[in-house]
Amino acid sequence: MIKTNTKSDIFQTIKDLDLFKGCEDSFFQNLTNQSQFLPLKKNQILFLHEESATRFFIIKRGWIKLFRETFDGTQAVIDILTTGHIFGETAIFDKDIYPYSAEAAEPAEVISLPLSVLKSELETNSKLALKMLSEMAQHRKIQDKELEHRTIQNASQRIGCFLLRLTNQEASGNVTIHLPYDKTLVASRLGMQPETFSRALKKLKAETGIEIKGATIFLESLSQLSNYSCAACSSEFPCRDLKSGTAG
Amino acid sequence: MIKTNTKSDIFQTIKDLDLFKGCEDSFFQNLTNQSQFLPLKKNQILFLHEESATRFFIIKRGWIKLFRETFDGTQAVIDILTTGHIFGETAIFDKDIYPYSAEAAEPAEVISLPLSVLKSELETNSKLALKMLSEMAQHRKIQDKELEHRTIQNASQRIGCFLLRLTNQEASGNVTIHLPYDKTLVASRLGMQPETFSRALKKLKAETGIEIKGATIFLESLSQLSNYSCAACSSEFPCRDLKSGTAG
DNA sequence: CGAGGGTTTGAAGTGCATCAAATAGTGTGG
DNA sequence: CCACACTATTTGATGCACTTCAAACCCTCG
Repeated sequence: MIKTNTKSDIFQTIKDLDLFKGCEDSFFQNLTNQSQFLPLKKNQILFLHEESATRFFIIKRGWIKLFRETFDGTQAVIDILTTGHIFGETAIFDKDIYPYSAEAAEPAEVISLPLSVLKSELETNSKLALKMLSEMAQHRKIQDKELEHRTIQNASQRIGCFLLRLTNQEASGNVTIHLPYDKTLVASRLGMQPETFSRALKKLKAETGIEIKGATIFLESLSQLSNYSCAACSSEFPCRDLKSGTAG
Repeated sequence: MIKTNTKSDIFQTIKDLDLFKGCEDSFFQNLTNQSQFLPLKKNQILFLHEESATRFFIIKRGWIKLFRETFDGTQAVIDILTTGHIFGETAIFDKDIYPYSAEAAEPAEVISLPLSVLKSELETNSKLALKMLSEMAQHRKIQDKELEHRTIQNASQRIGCFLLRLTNQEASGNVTIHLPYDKTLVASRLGMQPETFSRALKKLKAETGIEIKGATIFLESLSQLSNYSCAACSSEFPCRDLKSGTAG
């Protein structure tokens, strides 16, 4: 068993990406040649909003927080991504400027790739362009729903909805959910304060009867949550499209 | 002077769209052949969320509200579009199902066009695909900011920001802004109640010294508003990319 | 075992929503 | 041109959800 972070490893990783399905090996080779493997410490900043961009990234391991912040330091979390997700690539369409900042929320590993290679591939490979277009449209719908949730759902419902989206949404009996990262971070991801998160989770427990032990949550069934959370949503429960995908 | 809503009129309208720049006349002809000109009364519904989609639309005149609603009737406004904007086209990427409902917010005129023609054109015309991809990425950034605003700005700041985006953001002296549609609708567009809008506008006046007369607002300068509103935003003032574009 | 970050709790304040009602504005038919 | 009906907007009173600030608690890890 070879187990290194070599170029061949990177080659394979990008080749396995859904977005790049059907691309030629020469494309993967070009990307790989100019690739870098980057281990990131917790809270390490990868790039900043409005910085000039030459590279995009693929997450190999860990969680990456995308965010923007105001002059006084208040920040808005845009998305939190993990293994297999791509980010920073939309700079191509915005004068090569990153539209957000990126930071490791946990120790993480990412692969850094040249935007230029992706850009030229897009211009000649229409299948890739279509695939990317499709993913982008998908993501747009997700964002619409995100905004809807902020408008319609209260804090507890948003947490319930978040938990449901961590599951495969098809289990019929007991389900155990483990929060993927710090509660504080989940809170910011859902647009609320840590204190609010703590209290709202408690309220969710009171309303639905779920069990909470630290970062682990036990459900008797998914409907226990969906009855409560999905009442304030335009979609019916199994809403599988809401998985946060590539966030660009 | 010919002044009819004939097919040749439609042909010219779609030919002038930025999105379709560089497309062949045969494409425009195909679209036009299967086009329909639709006058809409106020509050007339064009299509509903999750309905099966065969057509997309271009606004000729008036305002169209895109929204989603929950079972109990609460609705979340996604966007409000006007002349030149395209909507409903993203159904292509989502199993031919509309991702939102559309309704005329004012008396309006739209052109209805077949999705099938657009779909097949996309598959062969990579320039169009790239252009669409680029617009989609742009829109994504706009949505990110929208969410940021909901998170960081208070009601008054959101109104100020909205007003600024109605201007060309470059005027140096006095500016007169006219609200494009009902205050109630602006309120829902900004995710607040009509009562809150009314009070928040008053507060905005108190904070910035703007003048308000019905649906018309007078500024001495843009900075009068931007100093107040843009303080709670990650972008510096002239933020021209924030014009709501095609909302898909 | 002690330091430090993450999490919870408490108390108090703020902003927005809600409900109810008054007022302004618009278009209609007489 | 006016009176009426209807809708949009404003205002008032009150309640609730979330935030803020402060402090305690807990957990993990050196």
